[in-house]
Amino acid sequence: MLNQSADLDRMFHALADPARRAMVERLSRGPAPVSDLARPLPMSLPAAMQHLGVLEAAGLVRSEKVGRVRTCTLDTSSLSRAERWINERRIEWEHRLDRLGEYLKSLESEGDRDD
Amino acid sequence: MLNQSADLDRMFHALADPARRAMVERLSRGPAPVSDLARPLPMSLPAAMQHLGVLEAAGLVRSEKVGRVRTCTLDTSSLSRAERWINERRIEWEHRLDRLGEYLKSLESEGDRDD
DNA sequence: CGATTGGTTAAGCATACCCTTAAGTATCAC
DNA sequence: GTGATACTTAAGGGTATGCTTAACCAATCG
Repeated sequence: MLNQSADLDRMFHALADPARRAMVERLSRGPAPVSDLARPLPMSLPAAMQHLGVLEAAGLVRSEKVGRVRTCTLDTSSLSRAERWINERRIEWEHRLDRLGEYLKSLESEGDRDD
Repeated sequence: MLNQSADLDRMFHALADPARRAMVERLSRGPAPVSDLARPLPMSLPAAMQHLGVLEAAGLVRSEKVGRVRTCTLDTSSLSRAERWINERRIEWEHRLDRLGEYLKSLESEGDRDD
């Protein structure tokens, strides 16, 4: 759990590029070799490889080479961590709104009694 | 809904920085003026302002100036969109694993009959 | 009023990011 | 072995990012 902030840095950064998100989308439908991931992208193969490197460094993708083909798979556990971070902030915000609502309601009741 | 990819670019990019996430965390507990957001950060005020600009451009934060103080609030709707994108990919992946499990199970049953 | 507080703009700079082309390695097909 | 396939590495370049300091409003305070 050491320095999970840097982990989140890498994960969100990895997701902040359309080419890398396209790769993640493709991989969410199942494992794929590098060339399959690169083919739809409007860039050279080395460029696609670099994106893949970013995804792997972020822990979003794992890959294994067999023969001359490297097969990539999605690692959803790290995806979950990014999701959880966002969710926790959103929930915190909603709780706060709830508490605010309760408070306003209590003021209203006070007003009923006072008035 | 035009060009929502660029929206996701901006959102994930905005979240990919610890200073900006710290601001979001602070704002999830309620609105705050610029100086409150900047104070805990290890950087100059103009630097913090630039981060705030990134968060606003991403639609994650709204702000309004009254007198000489600008009050910032979290906009969770855009936060939800980032969350949803991640969730959809993760769910797709899990469905695929489920289907794969079903398939393997059916093979097993075939095996039982064949054996 | 003049000083302070809270924010903003401008300019500059080091580094990181994303892409390219060129060249190299390792497998597989014949 | 020769050629094609599937990556991989290396080098370089344009642009974006993240920070700095200095200077500049505009509300408030005394």
